Amino acid sequence: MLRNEVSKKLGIDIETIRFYEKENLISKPERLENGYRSYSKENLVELKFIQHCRSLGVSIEEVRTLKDIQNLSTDCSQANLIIEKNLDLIEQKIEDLKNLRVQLKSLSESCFKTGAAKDCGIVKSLAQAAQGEDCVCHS
Amino acid sequence: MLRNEVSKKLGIDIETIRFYEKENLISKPERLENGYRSYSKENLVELKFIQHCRSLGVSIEEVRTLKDIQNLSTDCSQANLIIEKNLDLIEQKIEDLKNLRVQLKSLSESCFKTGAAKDCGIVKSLAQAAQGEDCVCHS
DNA sequence: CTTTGACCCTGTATCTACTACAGAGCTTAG
DNA sequence: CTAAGCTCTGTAGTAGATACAGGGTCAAAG
Ligand SMILES: [Zn+2]
Ligand SMILES: [Zn+2]
Ligand SMILES: [Zn+2]
Ligand SMILES: [Zn+2]
Repeated sequence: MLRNEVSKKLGIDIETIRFYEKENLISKPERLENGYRSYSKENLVELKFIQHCRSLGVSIEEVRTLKDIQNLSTDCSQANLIIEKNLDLIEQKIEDLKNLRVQLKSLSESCFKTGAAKDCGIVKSLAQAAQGEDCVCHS
Repeated sequence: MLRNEVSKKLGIDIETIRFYEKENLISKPERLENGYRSYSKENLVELKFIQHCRSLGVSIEEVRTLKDIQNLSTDCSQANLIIEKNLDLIEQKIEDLKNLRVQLKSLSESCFKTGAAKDCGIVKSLAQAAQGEDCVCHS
């Protein structure tokens, strides 16, 4: 299978596939006589593995570890650790984003859409915060 | 004020301050005879402005725009647009992360901590998904 | 037979927002 | 005088792609 076909089939960008190869995340595909890469079924499985992990927010380095576990390890503790770590990370991110949302909403609501910058709560709050004064977003 | 003092006072890393200067986000600080930067009160306000915006998740480019609005514009519509855009983006991110959380939880719960990789739901699901089969996280 | 268009190749640059040096000079305390 | 602790500049690295430039190859159409 040529890379364009693989790309379309899996929905992974051509350059991304090349990137994964450069990172040694997949075994090097065979080459045809003309030098073109020919992706094997195994290559496709490897690519899907990465794609699936990435869709779960697992980092490239962690994908590497998970691959090794599949191939070498008889023990799943490290895999479990990766999932738990990412779970914690995501909980934290959600919390942070929720706080951010509250702040941005306050700002948003302080703009009365009159159009005049000097009456705008957003513009005002940003200027005030820069002076060390109060702002609607951090109160 | 020398950069170390500024850094400590505002809680912005020294290198980050230099980075903001290189990006022309602050006006160039005066130099002492020995070439050392001397940060003015205005510099501090500029830095706080950036810090405050960044804490709201506003990008460097958007900070630039917001700065221009403060200085030039009589109209707040662009500022409002930036806030709204970020709000939408954050809502989307929260949604995505919540979905991710569900998926990772499913995975996490499928690991029975026996320690054996071949009994581990995580290891299994990752392998199965790579083969195009079902996984606990995407069901 | 040639040309056109769609592929493929490699290598390198770009993106965001920092962060981390290396190698040098200045300043101040002991 | 020396050593610690600042400061300076320039450059490289981070994650995970993404986007070329400049070239080769291949199949079909004219
Ligand atoms: Zn407004
Ligand atoms: Zn605020
Ligand atoms: Zn397990
Ligand atoms: Zn899954």
